[in-house]
Amino acid sequence: MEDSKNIAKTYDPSQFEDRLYQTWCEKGYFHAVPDPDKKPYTIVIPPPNVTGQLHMGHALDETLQDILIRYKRMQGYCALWVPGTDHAGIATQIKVEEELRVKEGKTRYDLGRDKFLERVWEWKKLYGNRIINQLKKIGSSCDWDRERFTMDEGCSKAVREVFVNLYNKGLIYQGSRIINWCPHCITALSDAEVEHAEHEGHFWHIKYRVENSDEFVVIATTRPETLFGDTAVAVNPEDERYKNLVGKTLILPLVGRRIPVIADEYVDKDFGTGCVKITPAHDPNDFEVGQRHNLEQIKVMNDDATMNAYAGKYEGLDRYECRKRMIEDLEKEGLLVKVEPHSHNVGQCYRCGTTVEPIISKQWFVKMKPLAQPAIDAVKNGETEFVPTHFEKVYFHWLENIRDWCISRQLWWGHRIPAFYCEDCGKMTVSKEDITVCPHCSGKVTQDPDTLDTWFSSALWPFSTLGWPEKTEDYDYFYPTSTLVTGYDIIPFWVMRMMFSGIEHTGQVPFKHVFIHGLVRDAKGRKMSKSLGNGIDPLEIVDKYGADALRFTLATGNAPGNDMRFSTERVEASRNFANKIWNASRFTLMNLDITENHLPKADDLGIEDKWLISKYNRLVREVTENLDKFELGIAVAKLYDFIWDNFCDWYIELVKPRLYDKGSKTAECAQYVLTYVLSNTMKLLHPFMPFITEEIWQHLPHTGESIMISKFPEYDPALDFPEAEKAIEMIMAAIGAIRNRRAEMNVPPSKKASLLIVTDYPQIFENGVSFFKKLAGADDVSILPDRSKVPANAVNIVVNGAELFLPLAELVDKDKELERLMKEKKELEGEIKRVEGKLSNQGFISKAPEKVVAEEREKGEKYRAMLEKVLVSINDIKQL
RNA sequence: GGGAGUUUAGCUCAGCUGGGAGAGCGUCUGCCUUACAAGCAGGAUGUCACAGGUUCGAGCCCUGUAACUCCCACCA
Repeated sequence: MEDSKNIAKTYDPSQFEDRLYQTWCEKGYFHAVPDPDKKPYTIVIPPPNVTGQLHMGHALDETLQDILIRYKRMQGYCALWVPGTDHAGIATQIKVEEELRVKEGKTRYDLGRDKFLERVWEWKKLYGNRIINQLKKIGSSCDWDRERFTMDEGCSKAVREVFVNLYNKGLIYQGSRIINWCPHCITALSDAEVEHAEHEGHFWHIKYRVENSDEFVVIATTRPETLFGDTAVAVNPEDERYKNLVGKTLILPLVGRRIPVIADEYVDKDFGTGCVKITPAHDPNDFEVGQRHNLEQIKVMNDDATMNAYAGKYEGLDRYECRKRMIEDLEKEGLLVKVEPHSHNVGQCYRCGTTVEPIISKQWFVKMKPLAQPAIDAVKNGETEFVPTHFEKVYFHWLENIRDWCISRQLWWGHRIPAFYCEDCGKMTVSKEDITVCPHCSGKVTQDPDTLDTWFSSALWPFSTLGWPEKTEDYDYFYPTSTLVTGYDIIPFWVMRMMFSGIEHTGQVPFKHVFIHGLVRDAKGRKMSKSLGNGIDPLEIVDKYGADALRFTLATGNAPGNDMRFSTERVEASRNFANKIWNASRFTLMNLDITENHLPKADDLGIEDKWLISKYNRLVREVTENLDKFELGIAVAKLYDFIWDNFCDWYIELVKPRLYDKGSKTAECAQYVLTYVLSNTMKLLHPFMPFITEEIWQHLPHTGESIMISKFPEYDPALDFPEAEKAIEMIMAAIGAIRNRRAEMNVPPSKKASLLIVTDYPQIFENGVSFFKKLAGADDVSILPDRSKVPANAVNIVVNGAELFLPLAELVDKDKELERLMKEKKELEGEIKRVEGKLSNQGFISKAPEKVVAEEREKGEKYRAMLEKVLVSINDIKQL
């Protein structure tokens, strides 16, 4: 490929993407080694679930990270992108259990803990590489030598270190509290793992008799089956209706247990009946009421949500079956007053969708208040910044209202809690190392059977992956990391927890910037999901359109933090852009005789060369600025416009005549400009579209091995040519106006015409003669000082700086011409009126910046000059 | 009940610190012009949700309203 100037006619990414990726890997370009002469730039990947498959959300996330990493690497940073995967406790365990059930009809209990875990590890080995390979397909320049897994040795060590440290500081404790229990997964869940959905339920009004009396109270409940766990009925102390009831005893229906009536402020007089059944073991509020009044906690369900012995004759029934039967029985006994439809929020397990049961349970918790405050402060004082900033509000809201974090899970797949219980003395020991013997009495110990919440290990990811708690070279050099890139949906799960963990354990915030993106939705705006079947597989897109097209699509047309709709039409547009680049490069290569890549001397440059270089130079500055502000979409849009409009549609067309003048000095100069600007533009675009840019760069004259380790272009004030820009733009406007007129008059492109230019800027238009011939259908161009030699009856066009005449007498329709001129006159007069209005406004003159005022004056002059010419033309035409 | 976001061309969306409304797709007209029909040239289409306010000047800033979306929340 080195010398070949003949590249394929059509862009076909499958011809080079895999090959280039392999080369990059083999050359070790992705591998970062701490280098004291460079500044570090670090990103740790949000680790995808080991057993997962790459979806569009990942593709977006990885693309954004890769753009940043490649950009910084080219800027000379020691750029490290740490890849890895997450063991994803519940999700993975469910999948393996499911497979076990389907294939062998067994449960995890049939296998036992050790055998089951072996199966999960096998599964992990089988599928763990799938997602990694998928990341490679889209071009991710991760340092694969540093690939990590949340349950590898190092991460596990970090987990234990953190657990023990927090425990010793009193920030981890074990306690019986109301937690969210998933009866399907048979485990506790954290608050963040519960999704709430509006549910059409009922409000059952049930009579509780007052002991030794004919009186009764009516309570209203949405979960009647918890009645068996009632240990009181509460009323508001201010509620006149029930004042005399407080202190009396009620008889619990169906089971006949005696419970007291208590008064507690928690009760809202105006809601329901004003009487609330209190079930401390099954409701968080009731739990607190129970604490205040020293009530017994009666758990009425088993772990699988079947009723236990407290439910009397309903024992063994599923919670909903029990509900149905007891309602029937209550009705028979005349204790059911009424049933109202009632919609309320029901919590569901975020993994399996089962309605969670609030239940009292002994679990491990992290005390959050002391950890939350420093994490809030770190963002408030700017140590860590969110992009866009408004996501800080979400972050604050979570941390300010945080409750203790339930970290124990009754799962087998995960980090086992490092707490050991002595069978002899009963004491508990929390230890970083596995122990078999009790340090107090030398008795036999058994480890806590529970595992930790997956997010407990994810929270340590930015430093556990760099070697912490060891003081490694990597950790010293690369930590704290630079930027975290993730979706707004996991701020509460992950970002927040990394923040407080980083601050607590390393004394530093884990990252400087949190770059938040939105969700990828389908073309109709729906969330992509398996159940809807509307997911688009990123790999299919890569196969069909190439990774660059996918990346371009994901990086563009969307503001940071906003959701984006994904449609194949947009990918096609991206692919077309790649094809455009491909062909512009092909054109350049076809016309290349030079073997070096640098700019010609300024003296040799044509006006169009200077124009392009000047435009390119501004592009460099703006793209750099945008990238530094995380405005990736704006940066890439500017690259698109520059390449398509300036480079392809104008510059290439402008220099064609020169290039065809084979062997001339001017042709050579154009070749240098094409080569230099194209190859440097490829560098600017490389972070976004790594493959095509590398492929093209390799074909162009270059020094160095690869574009990805070349230097990112820098703005150079010496390359600004404002005069040339103005001149070319004047010519471009004239060409545009001629094309417009010809199209309007249906002049076929093949029909050439003479062009007469009356202008005060003869020099500029002299420079443009060949351009008018090439691009405006002119076969003969005359530049005149005034209108004296202009034939009557010529088509007339007024543009900025000149008046153009096309002697196409036979095509001129006098009435139409007059109509058009009148329209132009009206438009110009409108503009002049607007400008004059502004300029006659004292406030504008005195308060607007000088530059703006000057610009308006300039516009005014320009329009007046044009209007004058239009008036003359109108006069002329009338006299014909 | 709190909080956030969105509202700009037929569709999907840009519009950075306020200074004459943009892109892609679609659509219409004409072109196979020796890089590209995955293309070229030209055209049409907008009370920037609504109402106030600040300002010389508002798509952009402030207040309020409406619609849609999302997140959070222990009214049983």
